[in-house]
Amino acid sequence: MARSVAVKKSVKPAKSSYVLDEQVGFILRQVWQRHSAIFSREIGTNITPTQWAALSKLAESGPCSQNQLGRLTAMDVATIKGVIDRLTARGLTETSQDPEDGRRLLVSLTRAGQQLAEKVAPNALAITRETLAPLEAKEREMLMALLNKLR
Amino acid sequence: MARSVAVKKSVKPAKSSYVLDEQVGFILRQVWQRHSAIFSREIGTNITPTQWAALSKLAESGPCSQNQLGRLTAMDVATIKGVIDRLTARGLTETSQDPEDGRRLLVSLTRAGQQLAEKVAPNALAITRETLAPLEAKEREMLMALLNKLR
DNA sequence: GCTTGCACGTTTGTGTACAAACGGTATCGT
DNA sequence: ACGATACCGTTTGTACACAAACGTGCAAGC
Repeated sequence: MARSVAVKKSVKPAKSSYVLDEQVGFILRQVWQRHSAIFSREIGTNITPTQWAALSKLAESGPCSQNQLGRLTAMDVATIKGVIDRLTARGLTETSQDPEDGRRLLVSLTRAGQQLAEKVAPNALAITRETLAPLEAKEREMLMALLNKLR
Repeated sequence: MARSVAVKKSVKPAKSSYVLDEQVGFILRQVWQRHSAIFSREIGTNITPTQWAALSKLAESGPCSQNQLGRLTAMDVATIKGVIDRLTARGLTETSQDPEDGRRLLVSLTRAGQQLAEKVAPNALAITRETLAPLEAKEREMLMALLNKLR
């Protein structure tokens, strides 16, 4: 007799059946992994994507409070603290008390941090390009538009 | 003589200008964050996306060696070890030596793990749907096709 | 036999990521 | 003035993610 599977030979291949490889979450994780690999290979410095987010955001919008910077770079308060601690330990950022608000810890780039940001920015752009390299121009545009709807 | 900076007063506000918010990597991280949040809210059990990947892959393709499972779920050998350790500690998976190859550690679902996988699969599908909810059907298809080119 | 090489799993160390709880500071309404 | 509320930063604990180094088992070649 027939096994219990595939009793029905419907037109569709199968029912709902959860297939890991077809789930967005799983694919997203892999795409992020690939991007991270490209990043650490091409960035030219011993710096992580997250650290670069903080650094480049500071370069882009100037000094701001630690938590604010966390919001701008999509990091948890605990996460941004660790990141800034490490960047500060490496002399790329520095912190000071906000004179106008005793709660805030102002974060700014040091000279070395500024120089690094300038030096590395072209690599970062190249990393974006390489990540998207498998796509045509039209596809890249499409992807960015779609991803933007999902953040 | 003049300082080297800002000698030119170009029309554009800045030069090549690296804008963090427009980089795929940054957006990918945020999309993944949003998905993770949906996941932990909707999965209905105290389980992570990564653990679910291992669990559902075991349910899908049956027992296999630890490293092999890691490959199937896009995890590092060190990562998959931790994941299996935790799943085993919770009685969802179990391990045994492969009798045919002294190196391999065979991983399989326990009964509890199987039951959990079955119980949770519908939620996992719902999570996929909710993650993609901001998109139209056509857009979802498009996105999946594009992401697939980038893994 | 034996060596070379590769696969398997483990351990250590660093770096996100987030929840939860804590104490301190500003602000606003009353 | 004051108390509720919200925001700021810190700490602790858990869980990925990956590099690097280690020891062991297997298989292919001479």
